Order: sequence, then C-alpha cells, then structure tokens
Amino acid sequence: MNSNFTIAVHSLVYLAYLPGHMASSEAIAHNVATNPARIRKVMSILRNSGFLKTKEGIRGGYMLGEDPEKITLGDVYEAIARGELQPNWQTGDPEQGCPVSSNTQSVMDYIFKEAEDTYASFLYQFTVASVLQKIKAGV
Amino acid sequence: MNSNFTIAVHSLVYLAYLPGHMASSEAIAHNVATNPARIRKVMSILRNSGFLKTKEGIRGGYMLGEDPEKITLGDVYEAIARGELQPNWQTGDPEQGCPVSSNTQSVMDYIFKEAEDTYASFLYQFTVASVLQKIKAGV
DNA sequence: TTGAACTGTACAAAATAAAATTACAGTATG
DNA sequence: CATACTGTAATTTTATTTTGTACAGTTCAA
Repeated sequence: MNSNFTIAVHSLVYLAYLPGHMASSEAIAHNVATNPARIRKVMSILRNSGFLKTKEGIRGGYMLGEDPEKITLGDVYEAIARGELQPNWQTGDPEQGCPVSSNTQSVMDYIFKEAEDTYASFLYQFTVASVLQKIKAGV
Repeated sequence: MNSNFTIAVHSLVYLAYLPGHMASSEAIAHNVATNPARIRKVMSILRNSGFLKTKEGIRGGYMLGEDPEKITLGDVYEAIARGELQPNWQTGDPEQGCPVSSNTQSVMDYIFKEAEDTYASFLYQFTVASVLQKIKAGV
C-alpha cells in the first residue's frame, strides 16, 4: 500500500483541528511533511467523495465538508486505498496443466479480497473526530 | 506487502498436493513461476516456523512437516508477512509544535497494528488443505 | 482589468522497494 | 569423489512510490 490513506487521514484531522478555516495545500503539506502537489492530488479524491469542500483562487483551499464525527476511516479507506493491500505480483502460470499452478492465483484473489473487506470493516469504528481526540490525548 | 505470503501459501499447497514427495526448489519455482533462490529464501522461513522439513544434498528438497489441515493461513501470515501491511512512510514531523503534526504518526501506528490483527485473525479460518480443496474445485 | 494567491492536473525525475539473477560454500548420496 | 541438492549473500534489474516542476484555470481585490 502506498501512504495516500495516511495522508488523507492526517489531512482530514488537520482540517478538523482548525474548524471553519480554509487551509491551503501548502499549509497542509507542511503539517504532513510532504509537498503541496501530493496533498492536492489526495484532496481531489476526498473532494470527489464529498468529505471536503475546496475553493480555487485567492484565499482558496480546503475545509471539511462534513461533521468530523460522520467521516469514518472505513469511508476514507474505501475512497482512497481499496485494492492496494493485495500485491500485484501474480503467482503460477495459467497455461500449466497442474491446477495448483493455474488456479492458486484466483483462490488467493478471493482470500485477499475477503481479508481486505474485514480490514476495511474494522476501520469503520474510527472517525476523524476520534482520531483527533486520540492525538490530543497524546496516545 | 511484498508477495512472500502468496509464494509461501502456493508452495505449501503444492507440497500438500504431492504428499510424501520431496520437491526441489526448482520444481516449486517452476510451479509458482519464480526463481529457485527466492523459493529457498521463503522455505527457510517456513522451515524455521516448523511448517516443513527440508533436506540438503542429492535427492533433497522440501516436504510438509505438518498435516495440511493444521497449517492455517493466519500462521503463515504471522511467520512471513507480519508488519508489512503498514506503509513505511512517516507522516508529520515530531519536531513541530502542532500536535496533529507530531502525534498523528503514533495514532496511525496503533490503528494499522489493530487493523492488521483483524486481517491476520481473518486468515486463521483458511488452511493449506482448504485452499487446496478450493483450487481443485476450480473456484 | 490586472496581478497575486490559490487549485487541478500532468509529466518527469529521484528515491526506494521488490524481484530476479548469479555465485558459491556446505551437505547428502551413490 | 562427482553429482544434485539447500542455504545464503551480493548484485543487478525492474517496478513502485515519492518528490519536484510546470502551467492552465479560478477567484478576489485593488
């Protein structure tokens, strides 16, 4: 998995930390410790999923579009990282006669998909608000 | 995650498919579609975890060390892939005064660890035997 | 109505991680 | 003692991730 999910959560928490405030990609990038272009790419996806409002032009930037208690990490995961837990590498060879060589990949696909479902489900218990609370508590 | 877990499962299933037979790293590599050195590296870990027996020298190779119904994918995951679901990239900057910048990483570490626990737990329901069965059934 | 401060997006470059390859010492067998 | 194997390390190649650069489009305010 790449770290877009981490960046998305961090950015949303940062916006929840500054309610009613428009934050620029540069300010968020500084807080997250990455570059503004990457933040803007991640934020584009989050905007398309309705988690935030963006504004172009001078005094533009990003703001939460929903109550931080309504945004779960499961939602964020689904929007930005679904499918990235499974490695791309393919095992076996579909042309071989041996069923172990030709069919293991499809069984692994099934197992990875189900496992990722439980992973995503687990994340529904956390919200942007609850993560911010943990951060403030210094856990 | 790299694909060592996939390779481990595939190799164990292949051995279960040929009970009582010593398979060489070359034979397994051919079935899995990778190179023998990589198979030997993965098999070393599986041997250390007690899943299989290895024999060096002529007519040597690999054999299951346990009943394939006893080896769960959860066990295999723990042995070979624990910790690889979380990205290495670190968010924020511990030196910044803002708690969101300095503490988000540790909260994410906690969430990733718990989420991986549920991922691994899920895998305990599958065994090498049950995977082989699915493969034979052509799912 | 113009220029300054932004986003949105694409593309290229650099850094990192994963996979394949090569090599060779060690071990068992016949 | 030659052959067929494992065990392991080092190197090269390839793929992925991250960063950096560029620029068109948008908004605001003087």
